[in-house]
Amino acid sequence: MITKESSDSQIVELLTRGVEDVIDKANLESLLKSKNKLRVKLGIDPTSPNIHIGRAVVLWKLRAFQDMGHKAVFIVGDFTGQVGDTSDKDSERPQLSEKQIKENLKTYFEQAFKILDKKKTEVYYNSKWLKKLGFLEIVRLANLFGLHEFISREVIARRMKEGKRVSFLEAMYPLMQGYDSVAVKADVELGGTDQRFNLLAGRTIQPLYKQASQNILMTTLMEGTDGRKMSSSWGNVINITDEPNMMFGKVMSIPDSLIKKYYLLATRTSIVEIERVTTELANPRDQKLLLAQAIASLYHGNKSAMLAKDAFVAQFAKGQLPTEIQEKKLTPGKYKLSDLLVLTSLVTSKSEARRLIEQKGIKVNQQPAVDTEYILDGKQEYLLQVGKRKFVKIK
RNA sequence: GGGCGGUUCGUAUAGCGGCAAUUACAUCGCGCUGUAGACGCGACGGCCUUUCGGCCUCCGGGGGUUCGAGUCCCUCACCGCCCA
Repeated sequence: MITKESSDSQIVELLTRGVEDVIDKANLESLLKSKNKLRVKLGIDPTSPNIHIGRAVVLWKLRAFQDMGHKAVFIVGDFTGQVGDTSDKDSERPQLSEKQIKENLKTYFEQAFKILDKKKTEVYYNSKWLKKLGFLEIVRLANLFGLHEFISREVIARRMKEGKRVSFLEAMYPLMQGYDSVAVKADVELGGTDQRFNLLAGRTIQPLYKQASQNILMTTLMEGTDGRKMSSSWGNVINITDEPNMMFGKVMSIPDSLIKKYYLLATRTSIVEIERVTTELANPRDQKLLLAQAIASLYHGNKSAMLAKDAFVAQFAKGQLPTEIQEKKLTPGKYKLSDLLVLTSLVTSKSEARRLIEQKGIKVNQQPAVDTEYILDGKQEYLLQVGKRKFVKIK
């Protein structure tokens, strides 16, 4: 959907929904109203092969710019990724090898273009220009920044206080990101709030190259399913490539307090509709069912989202068996229950199997198993179940 | 280059020489329910037909002292801080 002229209300939503801060707001607003086609930059470092819905917030924002007729400029930080950014980390980031970066990128585009309009996106690799920068040029850039600004950044200050190492290299990261803005002549740059410092660097550097300072739009950081910061290393992420059922279940597990935030940041549901759902439905669970469906349909389509919802309700609300259960074939013979559980990789060790049996966590044909030494012959079918979520059918 | 400190479960931590090793978070199971949420309880190295038991492996690597070593000594590796 492209409109030649963006309506005022569209602009308002663009500048506020899921947005934490805009610099310089007045300037950006008048640019948006002027019908100029803006170059909107988004840089990503290929540090992980998966895009989660938190990372997707900024991609959807870029998509919104595209839908209003602006140009998306997507920068792959193949160079900066090798260096490692520390904006949102408590420690230095591992520097990625070229090989890892290539590996990560393979699936990255496929995922990003589930969100972005490919035809209206320019893609660049920042090694193209950063690799060639000479020392003199770097010195000119470095001269624009004071070290005190860098060390007073919250994360950096904390690490220094805690006695952790802060490398010289890290201080140079903003220079690189800022130079990217020059290279692509960015009018606007998008990023998370954790990127504030790096985003501002572009504004500082561009005038040196006779360019107007870019505007900055910072999107809100999204909490993970457990309410903490969404981070792959904490396992609280919802990846956009997650299977519909998985995606649905993960959304259902978020704290009630995050429902509205998820709705605003992770769906394209209209604000009016969100308002309606969150006020009219009294039970947060029902709100979440709709939310989960909205998110799943964004990446898997309406039909899959519906099916995921039905499966979820059947399995968890009504306690029915899942429709699809993994099957394993065994050679006929006698098996001890604990051995069988290990054999089917439902558990990783016999000790674990024994513990689970003691805690009534194992069911055979829907009946709790009581005895570790329970013997099954491999002749008939059995349904093994661990907890509420792991099933295997033995044939 | 000099001085000091660190390296223990996925992460962060505790550990006067008797330890399969503390606590928190995460994880897993059970109960309850409104869901895989919240709350409560429990488990969280492996193997064993003696299971309020037995055996094996484990605290950065190597060596030593000792009946006995995360715990003491030496050494190597890595990391950090301060001084230059």
